[in-house]
Amino acid sequence: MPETFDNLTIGALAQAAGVNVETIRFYQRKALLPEPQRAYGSIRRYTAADVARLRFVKSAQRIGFTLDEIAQLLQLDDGTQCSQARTIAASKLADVRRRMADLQRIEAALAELVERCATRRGKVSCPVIASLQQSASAPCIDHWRGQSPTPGRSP
Amino acid sequence: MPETFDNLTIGALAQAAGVNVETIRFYQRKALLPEPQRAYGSIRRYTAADVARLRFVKSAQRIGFTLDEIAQLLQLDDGTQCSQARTIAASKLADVRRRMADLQRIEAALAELVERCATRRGKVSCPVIASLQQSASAPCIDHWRGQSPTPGRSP
DNA sequence: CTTATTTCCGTACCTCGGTACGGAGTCAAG
DNA sequence: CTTGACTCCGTACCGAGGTACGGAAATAAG
Repeated sequence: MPETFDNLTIGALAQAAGVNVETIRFYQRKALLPEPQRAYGSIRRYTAADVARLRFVKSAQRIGFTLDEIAQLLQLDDGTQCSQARTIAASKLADVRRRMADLQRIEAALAELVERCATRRGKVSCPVIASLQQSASAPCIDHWRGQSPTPGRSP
Repeated sequence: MPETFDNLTIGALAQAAGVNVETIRFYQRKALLPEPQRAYGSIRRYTAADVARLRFVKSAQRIGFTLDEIAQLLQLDDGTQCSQARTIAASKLADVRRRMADLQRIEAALAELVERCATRRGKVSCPVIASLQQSASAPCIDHWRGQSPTPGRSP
């Protein structure tokens, strides 16, 4: 059987998507990838859609989604009942937006550092941590300035 | 000794940052958090800066950085030689921007789905996968039909 | 002081996301 | 029809990122 773009062996799929063959089998067990139909006793064949799906999984991983979360996203792509889809999508969207905000703040901090580094020499420091302080979905601590950072203590 | 905002026990720190005590000890071993100085035989005391640092680690994790990468980012915060800082920062910045692009595409797809779901009933599908097609930073597939001994690798 | 919490530390263990292995089956070329 | 590459499948193992445990020491509270 000839191997075309829509008739890939598992090895070709792996190469096209830049993953390991074993990873594909692993994803199938996890139902992230459908097990393709195959004429009996024969080997699996894949299509360009599978390549896209695999790449999607990898992109989603890069931005911090777990495989379980990615499975949920893929369900949306596969078509789901509206009511359910809306719930999942809305929650993922909130998620995505939180991540974006974090990313943007880190981006700004890094961009500024690169800028400063281009013109200075010696030591520089980058307030990456401070950049995330606004996000602080946590109790805002403001005016403690109480004591020095060196607590003395004797045994 | 009184426990103020700048004189936290490990338990208080853990609670303030929303992590497990063991996680703090684990991060110290990994040098993501400094081991605080302590008068001998005594227990560790932490400050608000440590809370911030811990929260930063958690935010960075959510957007897909590994602990090793986060350690690099923290180095920038701690002050580094300009030349070195610039290299790290520039590479992280490129990184961050790639992630942003992925996130934005997913965001758009999800937002559209939520929208559609608000007005329709029955089945819907969301082109989350398609949303990432532009990103295709992947190798062009052209020449397979021949062979290729080793599949791709990228941990 | 006594007692009850915490902390400290090392070590063992857990989940997630894969990788590696090995023996049997499939397939295309010669 | 053989040969060699590729596929299939189960199972074992791996590194990252923690968590849990348990005994000894430090602290806080009464």
